[in-house]
Amino acid sequence: MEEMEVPAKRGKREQTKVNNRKAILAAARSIFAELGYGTTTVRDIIRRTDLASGTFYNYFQSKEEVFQALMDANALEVRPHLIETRANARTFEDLIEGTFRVFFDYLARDRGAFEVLRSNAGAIRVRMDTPEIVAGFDELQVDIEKAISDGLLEPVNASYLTAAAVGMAFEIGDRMLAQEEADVEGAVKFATSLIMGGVVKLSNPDSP
Amino acid sequence: MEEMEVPAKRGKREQTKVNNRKAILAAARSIFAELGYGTTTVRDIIRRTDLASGTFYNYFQSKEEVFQALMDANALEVRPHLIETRANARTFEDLIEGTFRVFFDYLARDRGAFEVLRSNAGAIRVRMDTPEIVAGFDELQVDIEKAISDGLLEPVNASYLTAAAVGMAFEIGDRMLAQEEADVEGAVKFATSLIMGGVVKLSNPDSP
DNA sequence: ATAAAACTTGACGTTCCGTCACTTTTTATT
DNA sequence: AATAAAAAGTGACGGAACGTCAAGTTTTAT
Repeated sequence: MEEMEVPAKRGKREQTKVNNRKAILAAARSIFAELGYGTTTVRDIIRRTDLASGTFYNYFQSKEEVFQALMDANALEVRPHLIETRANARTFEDLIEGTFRVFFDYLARDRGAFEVLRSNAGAIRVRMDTPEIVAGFDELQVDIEKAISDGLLEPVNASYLTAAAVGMAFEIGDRMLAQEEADVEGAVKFATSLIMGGVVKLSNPDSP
Repeated sequence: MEEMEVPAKRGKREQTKVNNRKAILAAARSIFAELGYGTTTVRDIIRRTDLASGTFYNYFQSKEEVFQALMDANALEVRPHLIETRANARTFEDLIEGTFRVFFDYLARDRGAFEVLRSNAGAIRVRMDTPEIVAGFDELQVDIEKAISDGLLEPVNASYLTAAAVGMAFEIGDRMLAQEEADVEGAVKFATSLIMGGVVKLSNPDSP
């Protein structure tokens, strides 16, 4: 019996191209998580595949570009869920809570995906704001602005509020992952309460 | 008349050692800000001094170590002010507001110092949690815990609250620096209100 | 003044980079 | 099925940056 092959809908060429790209990304993800971004080399990545060094450059220009592709892949995976969650939100609290839950949930489920930007013992922590990721931040900001104009939220500085939510998400997410059993619900509740209480105070500075 | 020299308190040797170290750090700071961390090389750094390449390695093992030294220098500069400010705080709000003000003030005053970890259009953002910096975070957490045990603050998860404050500080600070005229006071008020309102909500989940 | 110690220097072997002429594989054509 | 054209893969190669070290220079100690 012949080797069973994937149907190869549109040519063998296209198929291997997709496979090679995936292989490089997978290798990169594992080696970045292992050695950290700074110390891994393009050769380290390619050595984890059965491709030649030259082939790497048919797919990416540099390790920086592979890293960007990995981050974009993360963003592409989460963004639709974030968008959908917020689209269904009927209150500002739904919006914020949903955002944190989707994000923390993804972190906990797919630890490896974000392992790269966790701080490896006194080593360098690296983060890249790719167009996809920036777009995700912008969407949050737009949704916050919309919540304000819809009257779900008192007027506040949406840029700073977005920044605050993003900073909290990454930093609290990091601490959440530091424990072996990630307490997603606890992190969601904490972050949400902080923001929700915060906006009350922001729009009403003389409360308790 | 002889060339005027610095008193050289303790030998010429020690003096040049200090000078060379400073020269390397200054060169590194400027070149990192210019090229970003990823693309600068040890040679780029040493080329900005009048030292030879080999000399670099008498002072640092790698560019990573220079970077760490720069971050440590930042932390060493801010930490005393943070500590003093919080020591004088009589309320939890004083504590938080003082922390943000000292931090944002330092960012605005010494832009260059933190320029490296600002996001340069699609480039990699790098952050290093050096022992000095981690110590700074820990001090904040300890002070928060102390505020709780002193009854200035209802019991909350101090680790997450610290993470939230740190994340907000970096991310809001980044947006603050994005404007050419840094609005320190606005950023302080915003971040402080968010935290203060947040802790009210955290310890009293059924408020507004 | 002289010797020892400390530090600086740049040339050297090594590793990784990015490219390119060549080979292999796939697709299109007859 | 055979053959030509196109596409993609390969690894050797020159170049750049690395980290080291033997030799040279400056400072300190005697």
